[in-house]
Amino acid sequence: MVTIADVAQRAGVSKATTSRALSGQGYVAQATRTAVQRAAEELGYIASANASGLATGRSQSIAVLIPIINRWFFAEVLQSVESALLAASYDMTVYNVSHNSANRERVFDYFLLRRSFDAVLLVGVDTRRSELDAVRRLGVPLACIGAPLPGIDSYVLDDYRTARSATEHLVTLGHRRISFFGGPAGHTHDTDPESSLVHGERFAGYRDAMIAAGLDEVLSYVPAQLTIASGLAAGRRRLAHPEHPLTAVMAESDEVACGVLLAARELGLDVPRDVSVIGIDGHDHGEAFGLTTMQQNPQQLGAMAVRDVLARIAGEGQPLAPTPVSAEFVVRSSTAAPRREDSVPRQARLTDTGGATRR
Amino acid sequence: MVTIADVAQRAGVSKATTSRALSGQGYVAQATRTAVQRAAEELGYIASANASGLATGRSQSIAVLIPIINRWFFAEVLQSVESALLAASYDMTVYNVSHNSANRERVFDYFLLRRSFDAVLLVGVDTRRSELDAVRRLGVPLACIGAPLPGIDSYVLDDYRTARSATEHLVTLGHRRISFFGGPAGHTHDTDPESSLVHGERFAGYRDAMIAAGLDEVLSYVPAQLTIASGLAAGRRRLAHPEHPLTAVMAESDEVACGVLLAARELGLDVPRDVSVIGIDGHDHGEAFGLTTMQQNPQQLGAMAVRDVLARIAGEGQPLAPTPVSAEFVVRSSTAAPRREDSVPRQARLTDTGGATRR
DNA sequence: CCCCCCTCAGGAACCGGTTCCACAAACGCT
DNA sequence: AGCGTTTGTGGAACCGGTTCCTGAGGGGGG
Repeated sequence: MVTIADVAQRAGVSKATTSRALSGQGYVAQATRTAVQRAAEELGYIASANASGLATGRSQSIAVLIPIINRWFFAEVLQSVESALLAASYDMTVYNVSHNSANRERVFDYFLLRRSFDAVLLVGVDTRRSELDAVRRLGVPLACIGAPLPGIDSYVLDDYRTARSATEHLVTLGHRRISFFGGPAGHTHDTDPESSLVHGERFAGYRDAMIAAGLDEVLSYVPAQLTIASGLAAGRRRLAHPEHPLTAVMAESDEVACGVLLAARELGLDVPRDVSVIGIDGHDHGEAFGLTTMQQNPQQLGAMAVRDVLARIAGEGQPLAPTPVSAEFVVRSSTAAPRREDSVPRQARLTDTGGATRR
Repeated sequence: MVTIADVAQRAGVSKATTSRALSGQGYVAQATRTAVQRAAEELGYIASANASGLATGRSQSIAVLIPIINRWFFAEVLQSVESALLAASYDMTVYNVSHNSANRERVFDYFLLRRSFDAVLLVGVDTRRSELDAVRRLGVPLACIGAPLPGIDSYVLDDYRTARSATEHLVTLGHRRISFFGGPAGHTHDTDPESSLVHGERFAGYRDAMIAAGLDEVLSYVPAQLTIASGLAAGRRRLAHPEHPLTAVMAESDEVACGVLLAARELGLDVPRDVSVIGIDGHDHGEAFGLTTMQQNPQQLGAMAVRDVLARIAGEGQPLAPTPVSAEFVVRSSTAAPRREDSVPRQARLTDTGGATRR
């Protein structure tokens, strides 16, 4: 391995000058600098990150904490973060801190400490108070992606508005019996008040849109994990129910929505004539399924978060609180107006009092 | 930050002894060792990876090269690799070396060199000769996952056998007009003879099974990228073709297979009565789609590869060449015997000569 | 009883960079 | 010409560990 001493010798200068010449810090005569650079080039010199990190305290690498890798949103974020970091000559070290991962604890009290990361990115975190404190104590720039955390720059979709818009789309088409398929069952840390709010926000958006449309009587919620399989299972159960038919499904994620679409086809229901389905995310599969959705851009979130922490590492104070980004409405073939007879409100059937009373 | 000198002082011994006591190397009296450990514990001491790496040359971190993150197989591998590494106190640094990534070149001639990785994992590589040489020159243990590379321990599915078995399943059910949906179009490095062979292997397995069954006359190949969207598009084109109907599709991947299933439903074809579909992979979505498939286990591959390189880092010479693992046959509802009239060989219709001549 | 070997511990060198500080030369100004 | 400032360079300390080497003490064997 060629060291800085080799370069120094070849260029006929000292280690100190060599270091300055290559890093661009301090006074170095132009001629000397060129000579050093040429020597380094010829020897194929590459500064050891270990040595340089030890001396400066900056490691040129950042840690990414992520609860799961094999899921659309997270993989997209990871991809864009990696790309943005490499472009700035930073390494990306990934820690999977899933809810039940065996190594989770050690990430916070060992791995993050032994290597001095220049920043930490929290992707879709589901962090306990103590863990969050441990990360804060590192004293390096932090940013989170996908789920907001108090006091930390958060790059997130505006889940509430997005879910509300999606629901309003269905309402506008004339739907009344719209059900929400999704979390939060089993998705949050029971013990942690600060855990991810995504599920709650999306449901809240749905709920408020329904209430605003005077449909609070028909608010309904079908539990589903955020996977196709779970969406399918939920769809089978709910769509087959002859007593309380739905005309539309507001799915918490595109994966759930795709599952519901599969269930509908299985049951011989025509989409969108018998049932409309809208999702949230902009998952790759959406197009193949003809799914109408609110499309977010995880890659953009990742890139923005990286830009943020990099700027703060460089010392450019950036106190601005990032604002939630909004999703893009993508209309495909899974939503349409309900069949004629279904667009008439059916509260009479569903309640004893009759009429559209608001509570 | 608390250093080893702090611990030494508190325990009343020298840095040297402290280091030995904590690392377990060399002679240390039991009493001293306990005292040092207690001091370290009380101070919350964690050795700096930078300093330790600089001194020993071992960095306790390994690099993972992967062409894409957001795809089932790769994400699964990444997840298992991360988990196995953390269990052994190694960090995982991820480099995305996709075909057209802007940073690809710098990964091989800069990033891999500046940090001294203890091993490199190549996942589904698509490596040029020069790049491979660069990796080899690192002089650290290597392993590849998902696609074999000459002279490197490879943890891969036996693609040929798997595809052949899948095809044989269809043949056994009585299918004759079976088409292969998949690569390699646009998937290999045109300039590189050593690039990934996955696509070719799977096609070869299909081809040989067909030939062995005397069906070489009806060999056919429908190009598709390995995505649902591409499988859907290919399915639409091919399944709608009234002149040359298929009774079965052998898809190169589950994602393609799922796309084909969507196409079939769109076209009003009954699966499996009108057309059977089999995939390869064991993708999460397979279950929701009722897809019959050859299920491989990427997590297992990742774990095995990590065990391999870790053992070699530890100096346990392990010259054994890993053997390709085989997939598990999972029967679901997308395959069945063809309709009666279709199970009769139709070579007469497809060739001028009539009869089942073998070329 | 003497000698050798094994155990234990510390000083110091070392890993490969960065940076502080001292010093010299060149430059600009009055 | 004299002096302060800017520019350029090198020696040496330092970052925080690990390891070599030396030496002291203790135990066992001849």
